[in-house]
Amino acid sequence: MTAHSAHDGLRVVFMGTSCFSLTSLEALLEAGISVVAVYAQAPKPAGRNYRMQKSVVMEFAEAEGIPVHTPKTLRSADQLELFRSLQANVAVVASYGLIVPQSIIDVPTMGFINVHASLLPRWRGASPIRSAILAGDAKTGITIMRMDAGVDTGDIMAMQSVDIGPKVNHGELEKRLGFLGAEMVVDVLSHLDAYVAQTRKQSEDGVAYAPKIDKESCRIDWNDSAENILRKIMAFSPSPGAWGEVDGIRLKILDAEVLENDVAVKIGCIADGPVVKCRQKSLRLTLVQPAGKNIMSGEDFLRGRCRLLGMVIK
RNA sequence: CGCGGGGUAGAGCAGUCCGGUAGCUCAUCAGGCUCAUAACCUGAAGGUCGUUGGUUCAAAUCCUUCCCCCGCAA
Repeated sequence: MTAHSAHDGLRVVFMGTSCFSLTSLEALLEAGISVVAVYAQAPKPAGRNYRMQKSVVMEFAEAEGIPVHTPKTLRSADQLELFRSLQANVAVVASYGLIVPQSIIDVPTMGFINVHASLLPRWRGASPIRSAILAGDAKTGITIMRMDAGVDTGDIMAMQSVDIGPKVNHGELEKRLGFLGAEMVVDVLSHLDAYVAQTRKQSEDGVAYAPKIDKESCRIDWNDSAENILRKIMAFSPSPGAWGEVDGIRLKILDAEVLENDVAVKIGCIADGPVVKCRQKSLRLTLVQPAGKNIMSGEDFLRGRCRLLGMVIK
């Protein structure tokens, strides 16, 4: 590290909450960039017994001794005042989860920079990675943009794509994109003037919004092709997990493989393997988790539960 | 005090209600069969039944203490 890096003099405020954002925060610190404050979503009661849980970003920032702010909203005069007092000249946002009002965006001289996990304008919104997998996209990537008041509508500073492998799950892809985003955001901050100069507007074509996911959208409809179901499994693996219900128990399916040769049973019916018949082709369940149990292989799952053979997953 | 499931051999489970020899399916090892095999046959090894205390002639099982894992919900 040279004594006078290109990012000398930057005072960065970081805003993020998830593991995806944490990777970027870590990279900023590692690059010697001065992060003067961190914003993360407020701890909320979560998990068993409703214990208050801090986000990973908050935990990390506290451990690093960086001041952490966890407002429930940024739309207040107090928050604007607080943000001004930080005297940041640039802010980095990565899957923060709160809307940043224009009044705050206007504060830093170099503006707000957002790390988004898709090839914008495709998959603006909250779950870009899942959406890309669900749609069967061949590739996705990271876009670094100048944030504006819209949802992921800002001008693009940098973009890099990665291939979505034939069988990559959300967890793996998120991790990969997290590293790429971290690398890119460090590079952008290190050569800010150059990136600002090449900023361009988003295309009007190919706009797509990533829908919010809920429990029911994670449920598997076996009356679909094996390929589509597999995408769904991958998009929700390892968390929250695509699921079905057999014999009164909830079963998450975390990994599977398409079998070309059809098994001659009803749709949704479990055959040895375990193999489940879909509308087209079949799926062999390779990694599952019954409610209340640990994650196990499909074979293990069936081992002590032979009675499930021939039953239908709903 | 949010609701609920679970901890029994390396793995997945049954047995618990109603106390009485520790079981099943796999994996492992040995032998056999086979041109051959992840197939088949025979046999073996492998458990302080999560922990503490109690009840009992006798506890995986009933009562009790604590620990750990997980699903839902948020």
